[in-house]
Amino acid sequence: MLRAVLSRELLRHDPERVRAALTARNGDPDLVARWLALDEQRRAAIGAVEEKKRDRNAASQKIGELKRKGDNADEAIAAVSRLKGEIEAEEGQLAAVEGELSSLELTLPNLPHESVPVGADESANRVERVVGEPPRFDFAPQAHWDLGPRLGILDFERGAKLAGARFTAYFGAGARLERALIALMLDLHTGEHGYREVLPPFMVRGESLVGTGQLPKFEADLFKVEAHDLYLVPTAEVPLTNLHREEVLDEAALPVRYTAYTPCFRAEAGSHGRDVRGLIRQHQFNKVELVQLTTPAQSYAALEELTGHAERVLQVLGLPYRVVSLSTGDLGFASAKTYDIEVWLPGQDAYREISSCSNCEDFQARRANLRYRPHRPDGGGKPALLHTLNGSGLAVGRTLIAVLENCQQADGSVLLPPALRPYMGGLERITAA
RNA sequence: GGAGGGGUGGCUGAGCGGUCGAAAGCGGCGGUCUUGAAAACCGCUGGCCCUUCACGGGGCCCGUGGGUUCGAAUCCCACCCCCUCCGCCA
Repeated sequence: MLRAVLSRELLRHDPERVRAALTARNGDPDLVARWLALDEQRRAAIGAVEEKKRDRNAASQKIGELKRKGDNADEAIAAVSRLKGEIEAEEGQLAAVEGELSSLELTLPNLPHESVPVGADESANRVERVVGEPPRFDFAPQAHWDLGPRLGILDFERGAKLAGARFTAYFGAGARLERALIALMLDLHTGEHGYREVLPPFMVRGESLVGTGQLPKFEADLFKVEAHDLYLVPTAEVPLTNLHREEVLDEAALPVRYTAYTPCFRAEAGSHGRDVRGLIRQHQFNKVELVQLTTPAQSYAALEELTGHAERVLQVLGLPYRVVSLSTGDLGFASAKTYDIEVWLPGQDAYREISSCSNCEDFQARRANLRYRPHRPDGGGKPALLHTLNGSGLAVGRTLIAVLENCQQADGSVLLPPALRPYMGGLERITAA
């Protein structure tokens, strides 16, 4: 099936806007001209084929009538046969054009929202707010890659022994802390923020990844189980957003709010040499995800709300952070607007991304055919595309890093935030085993 | 892994290869009736694409993709999904 990625209406009627958006995103603006040419070819081909089909259908019907009356239909049959050959040839051409068009469309990124700061990269990101104060230490704070092994709760060597670089084994209070964080986040989002908890498959088919935008362009970032033609999920955004693929939801059911814990698997292609130490960049990490499906009118309010839900986790844990609005050049492929939440990490002396909250508008909805039926007094209302939003709430491994580094004490122990203690069986402090 | 059964419109469920995008029922919407509601009766009630200022016209869709045929929901092939039984298994 041919599926547009950006709205074809928009491409046809306001190509300048798309060209400008592509430029702002460091994309190739010439793709718009190519698209317009292919679209023109496609429509011409459709017109030609359908005209012949109309003739063929009329003629075929006549054959039925002749035969029913017992008349000779040989002549009519011969005529239809000729048409058939022509139709097949033209359909072949049409299919070729459509194939080209849709491969091009699948590589076009979403258009940035007008409120997104324009810039080539992360240096143009806009800091929206800074919350909490970085802790002051009267000793030199350790990075988690020193702290964790000293406490006996993180083992990078043995993780590598099992699976190679970028895999880690957690022990004792470290393993439990990861589990505690997952439980705390899920409880918060289900109990206070109105999300429904989902436990989705951790592997998905290619269609789902096309739906959310990882495929076909970013295959290299994914782990694939080749023998079974399945991919490990790079984020719960994929299964959650695809749950209602090919469905038409009732407007009364909106907004749909889902939260899920899943491990995430990323090949981290092209990031060799970056964040090689510690837990920051792993091939496998845990994440609690937030997803919302909303009407177009609600989606930007929902983005603010969803970002607030993710922030709430850091507030409950007492961790300092800031929120930045990503610039056009730093925006993800599917996103129209993204807030990154960056937590303060004393071991790096920097704010680091711990959550990314995006409004994809109808970009994923168009790929995944996610629709709703608008409520109207007369009961009518054509199905319309939903808006999809997703955000980490939060990346669990990085939250564990933030707890270790921000709550470390002079003696090398970690004083746990009070909100976490019930989830740790009452444990107040992690000390060397 | 082996054997069998099945996927039709929002739902249930018919459908000798030709006027079937598809009977019927349910549901939904509108109307008649009613003070109002229910009941009864009447009418309407899928999606995508192309074209048109519009009215309208056309093409495609009966799990998906191919094939046979002048013509396929109906026949053939492959795949996907669901169900039953056997095997295996946390």
